[in-house]
Amino acid sequence: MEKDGIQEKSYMKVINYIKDQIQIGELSIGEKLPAERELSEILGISRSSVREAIRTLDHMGVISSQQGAGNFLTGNFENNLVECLSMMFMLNKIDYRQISQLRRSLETEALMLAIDNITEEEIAALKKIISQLETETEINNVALDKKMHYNIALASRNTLIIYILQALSEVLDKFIGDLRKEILSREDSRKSLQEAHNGMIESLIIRDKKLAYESINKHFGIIDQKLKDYNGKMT
Amino acid sequence: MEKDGIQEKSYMKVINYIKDQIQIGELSIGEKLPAERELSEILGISRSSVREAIRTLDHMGVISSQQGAGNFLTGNFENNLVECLSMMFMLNKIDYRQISQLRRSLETEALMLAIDNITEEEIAALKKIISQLETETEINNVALDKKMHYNIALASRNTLIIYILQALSEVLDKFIGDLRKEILSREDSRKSLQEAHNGMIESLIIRDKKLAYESINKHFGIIDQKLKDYNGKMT
DNA sequence: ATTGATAAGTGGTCTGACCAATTTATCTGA
DNA sequence: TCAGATAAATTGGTCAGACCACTTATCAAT
Repeated sequence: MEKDGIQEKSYMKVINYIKDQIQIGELSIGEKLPAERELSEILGISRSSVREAIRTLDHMGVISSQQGAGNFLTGNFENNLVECLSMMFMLNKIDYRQISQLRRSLETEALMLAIDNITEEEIAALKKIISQLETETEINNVALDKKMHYNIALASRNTLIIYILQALSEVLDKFIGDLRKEILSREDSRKSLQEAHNGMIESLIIRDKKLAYESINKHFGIIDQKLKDYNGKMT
Repeated sequence: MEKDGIQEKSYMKVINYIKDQIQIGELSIGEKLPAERELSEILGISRSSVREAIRTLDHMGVISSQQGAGNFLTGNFENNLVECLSMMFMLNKIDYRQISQLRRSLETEALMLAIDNITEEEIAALKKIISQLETETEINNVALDKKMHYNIALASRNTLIIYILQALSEVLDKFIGDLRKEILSREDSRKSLQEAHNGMIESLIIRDKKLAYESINKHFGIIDQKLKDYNGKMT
């Protein structure tokens, strides 16, 4: 399909083979791939080349290698997305501002979709989380905050958005973990964030997209402000 | 940092080494990595293991291998994102609906950001494109349509959003390329799409976010409808 | 100085070996 | 007969060394 006329690299044979097997339904999630030695024979290439492909797919999250057992088709892309974003960040392809903009946009979308899809049980769970956020001491704040946002994302019923939001969250943790903690600790920002959170949950309860929009704007207004201060301190 | 106490796999040594070199500023985009044989010596592992890592980074877009010349730090993540999305799609982790939702959300965000950032020159270029879209026969429609959306994305000044939109576009092409062509060919849908496009450009000219929002809603209303029909035909 | 042949360097691939973890088959004792 | 221990086979993880293909550097001849 995408062979360039020129000969394709050996390891690409493996990747394309796996893709083909998936598309013709010969290989499904959870199933075991042919052994590496077997693959090398099937495709007429060396095991080294097979391994380069397997490693790549493994690192991408398509498969999962288990020594002694085999290579299994899995499809866990979370790590890959995080890795990818991290690399982009490290290579200065993207910065905080861009990550934050994307996050804001997707959180908004997720909240809107959640309004359409969330169940009463999920709302109850969210209520519990924000009530904990109010009473709990600062130790678990970060975890609870993440949980809240994640649960909203889940209610969007859009796996892709969930994936990306999760990855963005992890990357932010990785590079500015302290900031998150600080926002949730300082009395003033904590208070306003709590109001924003309450608004978001309330918007889910009464299914009000206007309130949702306002609340999320308030929420990220706080974050963006802190981020700006933070960047100022750094540079 | 993220070593699990357990011994890390050999190839991870390479990846972590590269990452470290990047972060301490020892390695920058465009520069050549140590030769594979050299890396294997530095890290005390075999060249095979080094290669597994190099291949992985290559496929991820972090580096670019050139036979005879060396491995170079590049940072072109477009292909990786496309590959990743394709795999998610093939493994049924995501579907058209989710891709489309994300795209709509990001196109909206991009348009909003573009209103704040676009230059007169860029607006002129966009005007030219939609005028071509009106006069041109169907041959180049798809290319022009893509160009228009891409140019708007560029004006958002958010590389991350640009990356993702580009990837989404490619994946959609890959799996439903015909649909795009059909929408741009049929007289009725073409007409309404043209109106939507005009609205989007107009919103950029007069910097009107309300009009932007309405236009993009109109735009994706058309797409979503066609997508629904298309899925109906398929299933 | 330019050109062209040669050598050195470097990624691409292959072979074959051994280790380590897991799975499967086999055997043994109750 | 069956459960548990043991041995064998399977399979991924790593290594060493070889050769090919392509690029770059070197150097000699003009």
